[in-house]
Amino acid sequence: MTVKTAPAKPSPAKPSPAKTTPKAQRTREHILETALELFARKGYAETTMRDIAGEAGSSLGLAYRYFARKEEMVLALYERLASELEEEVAALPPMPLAKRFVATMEADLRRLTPHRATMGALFAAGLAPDSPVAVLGDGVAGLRDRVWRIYLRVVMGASDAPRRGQAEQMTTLFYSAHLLIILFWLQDRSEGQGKTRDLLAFAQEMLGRLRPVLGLPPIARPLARLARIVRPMFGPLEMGEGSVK
Amino acid sequence: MTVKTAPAKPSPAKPSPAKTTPKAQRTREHILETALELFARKGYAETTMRDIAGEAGSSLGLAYRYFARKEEMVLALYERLASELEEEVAALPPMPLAKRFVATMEADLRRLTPHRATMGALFAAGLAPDSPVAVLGDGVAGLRDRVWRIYLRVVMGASDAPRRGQAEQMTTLFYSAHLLIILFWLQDRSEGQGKTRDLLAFAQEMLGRLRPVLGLPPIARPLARLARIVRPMFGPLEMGEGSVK
DNA sequence: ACGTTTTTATGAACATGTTCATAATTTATT
DNA sequence: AATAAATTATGAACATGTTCATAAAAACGT
Repeated sequence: MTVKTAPAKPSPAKPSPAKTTPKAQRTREHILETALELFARKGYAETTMRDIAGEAGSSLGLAYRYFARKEEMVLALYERLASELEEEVAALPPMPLAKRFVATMEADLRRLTPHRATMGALFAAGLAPDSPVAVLGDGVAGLRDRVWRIYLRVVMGASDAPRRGQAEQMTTLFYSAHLLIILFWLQDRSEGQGKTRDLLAFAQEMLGRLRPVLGLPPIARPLARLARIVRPMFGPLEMGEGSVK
Repeated sequence: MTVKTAPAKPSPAKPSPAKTTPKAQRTREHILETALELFARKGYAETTMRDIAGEAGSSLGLAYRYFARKEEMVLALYERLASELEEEVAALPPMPLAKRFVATMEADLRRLTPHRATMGALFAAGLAPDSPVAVLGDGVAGLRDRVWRIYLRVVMGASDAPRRGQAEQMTTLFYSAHLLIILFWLQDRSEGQGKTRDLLAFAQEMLGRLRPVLGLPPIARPLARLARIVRPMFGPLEMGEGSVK
């Protein structure tokens, strides 16, 4: 029954929120860099936390100070790649939606390619619903939101962009599609992931052909319904739902 | 340079192929039963291999004699559930394809429900492309084929079944859809997995509405193309491709 | 400059999945 | 029955992700 009157436990000082000193920043970055290099060279599973710490010239515990789990290193990589994608999409000239979406996916996969196996590990971990890095969990809500916005831009910047209302619904569907395609790509063992390429070509052709019809109520309404079903899971945060800290 | 002339290494005798004695069968079954009970009671991650061995009154090593990895126990469970589903589908009265597919999915999920978290662990492991239990890997090719056949039966037994040629393509698509829906369901944190229910309702309605058109070339051709892209990954084994032992 | 607090860093300890050499037991062979 | 071979079983040892108590270093307040 130790009543909480004591002088507040020492609290080991986590580096989580905002307050990151330059030194911490640097150390973290260095460890991350080392880790990614090792992942690329020896593979994710084959790279041990001790390897990383050793190669980075730091201690095992230190690595865990900056990355709560091994997968978070991959998550950091993913975040970095997302930033790059963001820029690339911003520079994308206006074209038909179908082309824009596929171009974005291709850019995304191109970037992901050197890290395919590593990403596989992240997604595998992320698919465990209770994992801290669960693809649809709160732990990555920020990232999810960010990528969602990238696809919003993909949609809005199209030469045949829909009006705002439908754009958000379509974005949610595109975001979902993007997740599925990455999943497909990760599993794709065909030469050079050719199957994924086929899938993208197919998507582009279908999307292009269907585009004129997507705005018509008989089509738009079911799509909206699907988006409503999917949004609470894949989509952006509801306004005022958590993370308003 | 030990030339292989020696009297052949003792070979620790794996219980892999056919030759399973009744005793082995029983022991294996008993360990599996114990494991599943513990998974259900304490959760997959929280159940340790030592827990299982202890509770089953056997040694740790013995458990590994019958299950090369922890996930294989879940795989065994999945296999069992697939058998049950097989029977249920066999007994399914003919109805429109849309209804039949959704009914099958519902039956499948109903069966999976008590093991949702456990299955999550299996799928997470299975999504790592190089895992021995990779969803699309060779390790589960047999099971995959078996489930594919279940869905073939779903399609063929429909009151509005297509002719054989298209049936196989549709089966591949339904099989893929089934995987995606399970994935969705595993991630679905809504009350009672209501979102998944919504998704199934949506699927049924759309499928029903589109059914009359699915056979027409302008629709059937793209579907066939999609099936061709997806089949080598999700679909059944090509004839004469491995596993012909 | 000195004590205090905060931050950064360390490595031993732990938990658990997996492997392996070895033993006990059963089955087959002569 | 006696011996050999195969099968079933054991538990110590290992590898690795993760935690934690503790120490070193840096920053801060006076």
